[in-house]
Amino acid sequence: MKEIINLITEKLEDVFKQCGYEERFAKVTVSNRPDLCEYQCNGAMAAAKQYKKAPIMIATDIVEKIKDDEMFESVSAVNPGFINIILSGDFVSSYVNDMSKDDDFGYEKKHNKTIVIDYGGPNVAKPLHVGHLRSAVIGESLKRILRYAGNNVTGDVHLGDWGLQMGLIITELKERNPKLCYFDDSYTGEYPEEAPFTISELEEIYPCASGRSKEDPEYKNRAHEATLKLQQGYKPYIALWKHIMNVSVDDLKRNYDRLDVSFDLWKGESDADAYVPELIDMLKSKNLLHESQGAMVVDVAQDTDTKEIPPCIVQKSDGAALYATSDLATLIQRRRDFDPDAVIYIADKRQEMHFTQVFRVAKKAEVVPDKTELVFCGFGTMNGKDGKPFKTRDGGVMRLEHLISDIDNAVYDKMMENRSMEEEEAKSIAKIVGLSALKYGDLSNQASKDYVFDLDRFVSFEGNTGPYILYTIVRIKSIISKYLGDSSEKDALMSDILPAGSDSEKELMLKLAGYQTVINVAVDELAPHKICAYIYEVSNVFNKFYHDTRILSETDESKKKSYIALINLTMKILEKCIGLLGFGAPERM
RNA sequence: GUGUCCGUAGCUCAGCUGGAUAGAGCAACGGCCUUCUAAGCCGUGGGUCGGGGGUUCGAAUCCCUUCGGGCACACCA
Repeated sequence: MKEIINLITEKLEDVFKQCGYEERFAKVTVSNRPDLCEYQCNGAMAAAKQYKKAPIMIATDIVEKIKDDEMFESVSAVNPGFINIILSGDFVSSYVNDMSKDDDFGYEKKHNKTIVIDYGGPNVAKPLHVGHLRSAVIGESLKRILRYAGNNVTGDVHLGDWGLQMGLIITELKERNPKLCYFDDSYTGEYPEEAPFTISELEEIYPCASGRSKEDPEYKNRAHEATLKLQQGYKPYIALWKHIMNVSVDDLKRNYDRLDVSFDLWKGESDADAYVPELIDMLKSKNLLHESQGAMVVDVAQDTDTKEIPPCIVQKSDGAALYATSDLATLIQRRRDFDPDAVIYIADKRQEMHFTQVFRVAKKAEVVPDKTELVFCGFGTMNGKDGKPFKTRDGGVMRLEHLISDIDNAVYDKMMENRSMEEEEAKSIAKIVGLSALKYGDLSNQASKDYVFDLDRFVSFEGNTGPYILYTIVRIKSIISKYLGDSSEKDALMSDILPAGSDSEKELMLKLAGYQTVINVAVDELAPHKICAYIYEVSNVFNKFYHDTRILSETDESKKKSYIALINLTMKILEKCIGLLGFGAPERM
């Protein structure tokens, strides 16, 4: 189906043309004065100068020709030159009715690109903490949105499994347990299958090693050496590395599951390693690589730069690979595996410089062809109530699983205050509701901005929150199941939607009719928060409609069925949208 | 220092490809449950859109400037 706003615009375009005005002036927008009209066109004012005519005259010309069209209840010209539009009830209800008959509510999937989306970016051997939350939540949502739009999307977790942190862990392990066979140069046997550590030991080892390396330059050197040895394929270290991977990937999967975040690929920096020689060859053959202060770099500065972009380091002076090397090599791999039209990176916006450099090298060296879009989608920091990066009460980094259980517990307490429910059911519902609080709280902000995470606020779940959206869905489910429970007419869900009988009913229909436009904006702008804003509005108008419409006690059967079909559509649209955001709704709450 | 993003109600945020009276939520105050989930609905109060200049018939929105803040500026990721 065409977007409703385009149907109206097209109607006006015809008339603008008939009257001798350019049709580009006919653009219609949703009214910003709902007290006056539903849609508006401001083109008469924009056209006034070009046609040397008072805007109100132009608007009147248009209105005269169009006001009797059956699409409209009224069209009027208002000073200084607004064209105010109110749609006819028949037109709106028949549009919404058509939506209700289609699985995608009339949404046209216009995209069919092959896209790799790189998000998550956890480091192995480190627990997920709140810093990983945004990448996971935003990336998961964008993956779902882009896929819904028709694209072929592959989500890659892109593990940090090959950098200095591995050298740090190995160094610390050696420090603690030098007798392990991995550190015995003369050892020739098979390495044990059992890892010499557990996940919780691993999680303690890394921060310890990281701390020591900052204080002790000699220790840091050894970590660098170990990193290099690993990257050069030194067998004992590879064996250790495999243990680290096995132990922590299991743990990561468990954690992402709790967030309802999943990846199609569990590739990492280590997988890119095999492509590094090829990368270096490419750079050499294009004469891009040169030595600078002992390191091998590629110049990426451009004349149009407003600031100095430093050269991109591809090989450190000790010969080791680093972040940029791995990202570039990964692009070779992705090109080979998918030949993507676009690669989208979801990472902290502080990494923008890095991606600018990588993208420039990639284009310059033709690591990817010109047509491949490389997109950096940077997100802001999650701050605490004090406006500073979110910390635990004692100032430490909060583990993601602790954050999640804090929210679940708070939601559970809140539920028990207000509802009587079996403990077990309440616990499982609290998880669903808690996830919505967490994800909606994040996604309802523009991704690129910092935002304040306030558990008390998210958990109070009043107003613009995930739980409010879920509550709205649950209300609808409750009505529908009651209706189906005492009615033999199971097909009522798909009954025809009749013209609205009240203002709030029409308002709901108009809001639902805007679904496709919102999805298109969210897709084009990679903006889940637009979907959040939309479902919040849908929930508001639904709750208003709910408040002043007795649905089940309606005596006119066809009217009642129309109500049921309308709220069923409302529910399905809300559920589709929260699905795109990455969470679901319970049956009751 | 250079660059970049941001500054909208007491708090948290929308709105920013220029349009009418700048919107929500929270907090405050006042109504509405014998009726489909009151986690809801309705209402009241609350604003120099950081300041100044400019472009325009019209600026929170575009341009310049200034103040305040975040962040980034090669061998970490």
